[in-house]
Amino acid sequence: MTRTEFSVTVDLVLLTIRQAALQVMLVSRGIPPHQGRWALPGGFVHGDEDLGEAAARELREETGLDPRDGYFEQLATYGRPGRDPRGRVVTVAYLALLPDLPTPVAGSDAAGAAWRPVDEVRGDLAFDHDEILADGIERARSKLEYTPLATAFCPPEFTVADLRAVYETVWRVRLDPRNFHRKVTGADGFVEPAGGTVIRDRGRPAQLYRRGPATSLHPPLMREPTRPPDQRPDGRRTS
Amino acid sequence: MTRTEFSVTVDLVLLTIRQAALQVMLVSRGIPPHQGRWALPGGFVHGDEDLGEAAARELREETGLDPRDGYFEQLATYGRPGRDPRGRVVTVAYLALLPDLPTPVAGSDAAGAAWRPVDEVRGDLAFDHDEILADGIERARSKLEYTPLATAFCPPEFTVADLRAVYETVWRVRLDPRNFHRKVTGADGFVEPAGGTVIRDRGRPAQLYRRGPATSLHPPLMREPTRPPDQRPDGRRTS
DNA sequence: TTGCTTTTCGTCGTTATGACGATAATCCCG
DNA sequence: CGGGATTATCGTCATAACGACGAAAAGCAA
Repeated sequence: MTRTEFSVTVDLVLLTIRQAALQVMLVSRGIPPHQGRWALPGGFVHGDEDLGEAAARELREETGLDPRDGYFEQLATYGRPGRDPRGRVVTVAYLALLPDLPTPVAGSDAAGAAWRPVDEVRGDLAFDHDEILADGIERARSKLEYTPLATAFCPPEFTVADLRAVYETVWRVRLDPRNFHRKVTGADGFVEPAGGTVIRDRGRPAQLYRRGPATSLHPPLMREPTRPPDQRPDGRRTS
Repeated sequence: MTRTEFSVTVDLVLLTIRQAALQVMLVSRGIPPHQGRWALPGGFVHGDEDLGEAAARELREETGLDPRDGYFEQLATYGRPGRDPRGRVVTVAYLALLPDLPTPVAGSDAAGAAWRPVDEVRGDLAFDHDEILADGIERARSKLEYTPLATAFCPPEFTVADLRAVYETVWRVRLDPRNFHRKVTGADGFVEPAGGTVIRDRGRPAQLYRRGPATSLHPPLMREPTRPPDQRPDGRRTS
């Protein structure tokens, strides 16, 4: 029973919302393998590091961001033989949900790091990063249902409409502003008033909120309605 | 930048329900480190294996079970330096939910493998397996809320009461049999009638069901009530 | 001022839920 | 064979949550 030796890397699925689109941080690979292609930021785990530490270090090195700026959790681990031509490499992927920070890219490691809309990069990534990205997006989607983590995409103070935009962007749905407002302000500990107002574009000024102390949402916000009411005799709308 | 070399193992959190208790499969370690202590079954990933394949192989080798007997998913990965005195070892933990199979333990690898109630082993496991077990139990608990995976703890045909016992055991709560019956039989695709009846101990015979085609539960079964109704001025019941 | 936009508060009918009553179908014990 | 115990299943009721939508509030532009 020979103990195969592995290299272990961490890869980062950094998600944010910019320009009304879900975007992911990618780096253009400057060296083989997959030179010139886009890939998730990441790197090898050092000899004295825990996995989460390595991921946080890579986050700082490649983007200048801090895990505490948003939300950070382990996503999954990928180790298919042949996933990396350099040898047997297992990668532990981490997922981060980040606000749209002013100076997002100031990396040192990566040649070019950039936020890219997830829709424009699907299928083009190096290694098995397409699969990792897809898993990260799905994780983010379901996290929004049962946790208040949508606030991780927002700056410290935000409006209900900002939060709604997060859900609409990540879930690719359109939500009723009135019902959404009721649910968010009614869910215990989801948000709490910050005590100011702001006008985003037009219309009535909106209250500012901060993220509340809740760590889970009861009741959750559901992606699909609790029950497609089983009726749809015609497709008419009430004009 | 020296690429540290790692060993990679898989560890299995195998959960089942036996004798009305949540139990986990453990092996008594026959060799150092941690000789004589209980540990999660697991082993090194071979050179040509994907991680999931290695976990499935260990499952077969150590317990004779098959992943398809129940439910099987990757749990999380643990790689703290020093977690294994043999060197830098990263372990990918897998979680399996299994029915109470007739011949559960027939391992070849492990000296002694046995189902142990999770309450009796908390805090006594080798390596960081206490933490892994705790994460696995918590994952199982939340999976029961949003997925029909409680059926993975049941044999192919089961009664509503069997399913309720799964929830009561895993969540450590007591559920109202009437409301539970309504929710389970009402949730779309959760269970479907198998067309027989059986008497478990006493009382009226129960209908047999099979697991349905649903992969998620809408609406979910919630551990904590949607809202502790905020009122409790007195404790009287209307009698 | 008149419009337009967005936020925020309410209303209404339907569905889901927890508490619990009632009935059905079996076994046990005399 | 009949009553009691036990469990499964169906129903009822009040309340909470939800989707659809009306309407008022509060700003800007013209």
